[in-house]
Amino acid sequence: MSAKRMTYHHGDLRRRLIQTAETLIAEQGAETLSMRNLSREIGVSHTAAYRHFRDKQELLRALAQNGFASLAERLERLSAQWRDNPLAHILAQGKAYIDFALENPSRYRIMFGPILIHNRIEPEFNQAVRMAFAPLLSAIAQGQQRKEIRDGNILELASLCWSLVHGLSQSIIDGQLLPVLMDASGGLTKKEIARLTRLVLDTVVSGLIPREESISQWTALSDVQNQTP
Amino acid sequence: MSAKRMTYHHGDLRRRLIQTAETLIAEQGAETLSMRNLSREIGVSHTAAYRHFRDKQELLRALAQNGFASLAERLERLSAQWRDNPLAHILAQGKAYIDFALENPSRYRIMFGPILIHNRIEPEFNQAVRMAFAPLLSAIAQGQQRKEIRDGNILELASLCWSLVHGLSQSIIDGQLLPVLMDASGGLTKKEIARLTRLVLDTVVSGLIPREESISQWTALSDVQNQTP
DNA sequence: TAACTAATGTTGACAGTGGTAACATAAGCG
DNA sequence: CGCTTATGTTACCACTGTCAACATTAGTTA
Repeated sequence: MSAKRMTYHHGDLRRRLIQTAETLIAEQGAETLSMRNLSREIGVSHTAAYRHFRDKQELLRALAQNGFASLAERLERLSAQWRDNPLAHILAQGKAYIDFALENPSRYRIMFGPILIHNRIEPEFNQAVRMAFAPLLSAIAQGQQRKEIRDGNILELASLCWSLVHGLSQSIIDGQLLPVLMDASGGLTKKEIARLTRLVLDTVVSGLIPREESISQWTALSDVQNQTP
Repeated sequence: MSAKRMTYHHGDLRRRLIQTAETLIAEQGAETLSMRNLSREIGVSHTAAYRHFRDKQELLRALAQNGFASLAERLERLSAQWRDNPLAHILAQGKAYIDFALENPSRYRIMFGPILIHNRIEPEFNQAVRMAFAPLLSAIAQGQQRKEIRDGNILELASLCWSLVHGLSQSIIDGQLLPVLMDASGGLTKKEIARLTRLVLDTVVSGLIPREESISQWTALSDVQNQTP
């Protein structure tokens, strides 16, 4: 503890709250995080945080926003080295995304978990989300220009990529589906994760490249499925 | 209120708790569900539930298990009519799965949400999960036998399907990604949902059918991605 | 039928939580 | 200096999950 914290006014509390909350969450998960808990850890009264965040929700939103910023930075770092190969760029982003999720599971859960539901979300927050997905969107656009990626709404194609990569991440992180189906009650091995990642990224590609006849014959079928509610 | 509830012993409390919890969750979401809340609704003391569930977690687990059973029943219903067309069968299951999620968002969140983390899960529960995914697994196996589905570990292919379909469901339910990227702050329209569903189901197919040359050339690339940590 | 046991429901307490209101201290600024 | 505003504290409220002790009933057995 440095001596400069003995003053009445903390001076840096907002940043400190976010930072401490992040380490607490990384260590013990998000469930046990409480305002009082957090304030106690910092050594400040249990309502001090309310001078900086309207609610707990707003604190969590700030954490999520931070997470998106950090993810954005990570993904943006890839853009330079894959500038001339959009499909490979997208794969690299997928890999980086999954890595991010596996390295920061609790953080990831806050970003995409149901915590932020029923919460009109600030423009700042939405902006952070958009920044995180900008590299994917531009890679798709670039791929379409080069005819390496099929035509179609970019946002839809992007959310297709995200669904795949998010589904895998969440499944591994929360040990929800796969470990149950397989009998890996202790989570998956690195080898299994690597195999699944490859499979998912393969599928991202086959979902993005221009369609073959052998695929198109099936789309009519999925059409039928869509029209029978 | 029927008069038969005036006795000291309720006689049917466990079922009643689960059932009431489900309607409460469907109406107000899972966040506001509390043991006391629930007991009050039924008209019973706030600790009565603890004679039937060790803790709240166990109640939630029972709800999730119920959800899986209900999902299983829904998916199983499809098996008869698609017995001779495994790929179409899988598409039908995907559609039914998404419908299930969209019709019961809160329930779906409990089934796959982070609530059940850090919780050694009962064999009964795992069994329910397996039952829900049995139709998918057997359809994949059947498709492989007929050479309509590519070779590969069935569980891996199944989780590929699940990732896609789950990612879409969650995205729509929680309004997390898509509505932010698009500017649909009020959620997606039915038309948009239908388009996305079709896209996702298309991709399920292209992820399952035997590979074309044009796809295989990319798999080496995703290999490279996997091996650079 | 009477008595004993197990199952089920109730009461009352405890610590912990998010949040508000009233107050205290300090920083910034004229 | 004195005023305003930002920031932090204290005391309180209603609420939550859970436990221990007690009450009531159902089921079983002598």
